[in-house]
Amino acid sequence: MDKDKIDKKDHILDVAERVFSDKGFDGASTRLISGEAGVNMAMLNYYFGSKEGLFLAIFQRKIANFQNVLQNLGNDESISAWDKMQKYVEMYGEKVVTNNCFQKLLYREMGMNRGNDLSDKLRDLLMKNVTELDKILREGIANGEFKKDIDIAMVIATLYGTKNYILNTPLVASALLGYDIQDDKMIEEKLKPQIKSYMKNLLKSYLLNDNEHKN
Amino acid sequence: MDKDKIDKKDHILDVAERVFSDKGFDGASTRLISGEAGVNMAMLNYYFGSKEGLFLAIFQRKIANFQNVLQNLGNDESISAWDKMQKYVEMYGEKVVTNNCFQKLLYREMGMNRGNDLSDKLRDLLMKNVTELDKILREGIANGEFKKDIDIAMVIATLYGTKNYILNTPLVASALLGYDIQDDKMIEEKLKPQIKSYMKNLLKSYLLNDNEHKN
DNA sequence: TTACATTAATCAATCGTTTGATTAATTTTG
DNA sequence: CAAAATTAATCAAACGATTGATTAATGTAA
Repeated sequence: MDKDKIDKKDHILDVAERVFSDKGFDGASTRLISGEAGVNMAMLNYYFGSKEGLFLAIFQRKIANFQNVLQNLGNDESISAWDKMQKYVEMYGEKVVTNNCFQKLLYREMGMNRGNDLSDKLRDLLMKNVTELDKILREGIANGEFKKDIDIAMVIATLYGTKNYILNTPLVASALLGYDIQDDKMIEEKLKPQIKSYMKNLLKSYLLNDNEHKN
Repeated sequence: MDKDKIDKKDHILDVAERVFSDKGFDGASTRLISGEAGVNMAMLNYYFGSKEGLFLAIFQRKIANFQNVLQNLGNDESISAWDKMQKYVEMYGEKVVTNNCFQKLLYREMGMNRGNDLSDKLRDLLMKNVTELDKILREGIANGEFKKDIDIAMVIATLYGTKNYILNTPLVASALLGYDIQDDKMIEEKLKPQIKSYMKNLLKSYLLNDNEHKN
């Protein structure tokens, strides 16, 4: 059936996403991926053409989901820039666990110096989110909600960087936070609330003008 | 001469550090490393035993330098906790460029799920720095310099995370900041001052009590 | 049958490592 | 000091293993 084919491709992508995020692109062999997915090795090339094709397919599958979520938030004119930032932090905190493997994979491969144009494609994907955040921050400055001298680029780096640090160094982060952030229960009960709460407080104290300190 | 032997091993480590940080552990072949270092392939095993031995040697070489720098700062009782944080940010900003490759390498491999105990060794190395920062922050809270409700662990994650984000995603960070952060001149003239200035302001607004807002 | 799906077997290339031989440097001995 | 002996450094070549990819054969469903 057509349904089965799609489901099987999706299953392969799910497994590949996890294995790639564990081992990295070079460390994950096609044999291991096909083995864990329970399919013949040749099926990877049959469906995705090559190992790199499989790798790219993982990202292309995510693009559709990323596209409009942030844009809808950014274009909403009914709420303040600060409310948008708070809403963003909420979504952002939820995604910490949802797209765990993918985030890890994305940012690890971004730092690689491969000859490919893969890095450029990943950069374009990431810049979509960055641009929306940039727009919200500029809006907040323009209408006087935020301080005039905030460093927009660095704030965005802090937002993504803090999350990535925790996700990409689970051993250090667990020791630092005092609980196992690889445990789903701990993520749900402790990590997500802590990240959201901290990031809101951090942004509040850095972004907002002093006369709006209560919220 | 003895001098030459040491220099050659150091030279191999320098090259390996760069190549590993570009390609990752799996992506960097011993042939490429030995080729770029201008030595015979067998010399890597002759000096370091194995590829993993070479990899570990890169980190072990750095440990000695890391060890006492932060500890001296932390144990200094003549300056305030906030001054220590400022000094730390200064050092931290300088290292952005100095240990560029190393930082990149360290944090990329930390996220890998290899069977080895390599991850544990790297975690222990990283935790040394983390612990010193933790001590300074606790001191600041205890003596009333910092707010009582700050999230120490998350502040540390922000400090390291922001820097790592910029280092590990140079393409995105360059587009975000508006200049090429892979250009040494730009790093010196723009990136380093910007990171230091931003991080001090960010920490000041989050850590310090309101009555100490001027500094 | 025809077109697609799946498999096992196989390919050339590359991997990290090891080998045996050779050269350079150092130490020992006379 | 000089010759001999020993150690260290370096090299080209090859090893077995694994890689991503391909092939040819078989299975399956319309």
